[in-house]
Amino acid sequence: MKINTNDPADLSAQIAKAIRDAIIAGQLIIDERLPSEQELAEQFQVSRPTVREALKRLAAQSLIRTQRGAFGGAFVNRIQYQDAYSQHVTTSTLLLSMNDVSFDVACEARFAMERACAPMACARRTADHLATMRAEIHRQSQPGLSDESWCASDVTFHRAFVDAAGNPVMSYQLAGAVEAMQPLMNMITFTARSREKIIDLHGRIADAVETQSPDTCDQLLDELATYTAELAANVLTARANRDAER
Amino acid sequence: MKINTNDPADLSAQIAKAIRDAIIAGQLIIDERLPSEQELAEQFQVSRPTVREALKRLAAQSLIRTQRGAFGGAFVNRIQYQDAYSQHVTTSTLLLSMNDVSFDVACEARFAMERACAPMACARRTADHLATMRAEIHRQSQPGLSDESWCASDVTFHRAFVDAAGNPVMSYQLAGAVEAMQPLMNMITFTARSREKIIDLHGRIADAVETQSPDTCDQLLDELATYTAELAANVLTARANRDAER
DNA sequence: TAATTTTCATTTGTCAGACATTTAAAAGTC
DNA sequence: GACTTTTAAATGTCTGACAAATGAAAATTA
Repeated sequence: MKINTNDPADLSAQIAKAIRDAIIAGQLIIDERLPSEQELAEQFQVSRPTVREALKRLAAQSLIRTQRGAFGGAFVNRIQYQDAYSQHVTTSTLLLSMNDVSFDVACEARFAMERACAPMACARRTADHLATMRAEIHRQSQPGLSDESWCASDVTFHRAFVDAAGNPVMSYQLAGAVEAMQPLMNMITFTARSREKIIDLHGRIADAVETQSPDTCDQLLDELATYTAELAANVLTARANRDAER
Repeated sequence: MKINTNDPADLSAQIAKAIRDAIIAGQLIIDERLPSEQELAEQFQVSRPTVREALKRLAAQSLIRTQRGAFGGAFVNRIQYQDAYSQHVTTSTLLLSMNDVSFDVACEARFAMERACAPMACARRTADHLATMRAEIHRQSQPGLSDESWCASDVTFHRAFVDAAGNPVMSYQLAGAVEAMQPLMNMITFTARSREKIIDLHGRIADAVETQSPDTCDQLLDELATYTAELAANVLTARANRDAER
């Protein structure tokens, strides 16, 4: 595990990369203890603060965890679904919101991936998943629900749908697509009329999942995707007109 | 932007969280300069090394970039597809390899998501995508190709297929599913016979994309998924038998 | 002897202060 | 005006120190 002396990057970044590569390559196995900060400092010929900065970089990626005390230290961490999940959502959300990703592109990706869940969700859905979906549909039909809460409920509904597929890897991968859309959805104005239509579609999707009709489910998701894109297009048109008036 | 004094986490973790939340909430916009390390230290009532550790955590997530010199500092970073991509691949790879995710589950998720690309890939593929796919098929048919190179070529082929869908969000999301499978694929022994069958399927998938036949494409991906899972099952059976003999 | 308490060494967490290096604006020079 | 030099500000790195946590080992006690 050595650092490249020609690398222009910060020492802490180089050290972090060296350790990260060792973990990915399997040279450091799960729960293995890294040398103490003092020892690492000597190995890499740097000071302890520099080593610490490197370790914090790795901790931020959930690659290691640290423990204080006599037999403490830095340990190679077993990445949990939850850690990976939240990291993925954060990165995806920022990626979409910071790069002016068009609503259409994000929407297309999201619904294409969700439709991939349809057959599995229909085949494996449990009562729990159905109950969550129905509960969110009920929440959505409550009058006076704020736009923000509406979008949050929408995300919960779709997460339940994805989880119904019973494949944790799928749930993890889809998380980025589904949750990262929320800020983009927040830009849409959901009138009572549009909410009604979406609620109706949600209800029919839940029905299709319950009756295990993947084709119907697929078709309804397509309809929902089209309608959502339409709503977004209207917002954009209205905004363009308003800007043109000025 | 304040830190919770009841939080048991490290100060640097708390500070990183506070700044991260501010970025996510849009309180800090792209390319905005954060206060200097000295000023942050005063704001949060901690020392400069602690602030630096927090900033390194954020840098590890590509949330900020730093620049030395007068008028330098830490700036909110616009997350690029490439940054998000490599982070996603790293996390996904470790998640799969560290958690004994069954081959079936990962394989199912990957091919389900790839099949979601089929209609888009058929509709939008360019000559470049087709050329990359053909080139990898050619590479795969070379005798004496190492197992590792074979798997790498397989990943490149599938990436080209996904990219053909012409949706960068899709490419980003799929990256985790496709590339993270590579270490799992490396455990499979690809005999000349099994390679031949896969090459044939790859060729027919490329044909289907070229002739824009999404249904054929879908079906071929399904076949490939089934065959891959079969190969993996054989490896597992053989391994179980060998272990039983001992 | 067995159980409990205390001590202690080790390690991470945090701090203070210093110097090196980089960078671009500002001042000076031709 | 164009070029060079100076300078101030910021990050990068180092040294040394102390605080806090933690589990092992030693000491104490029943």
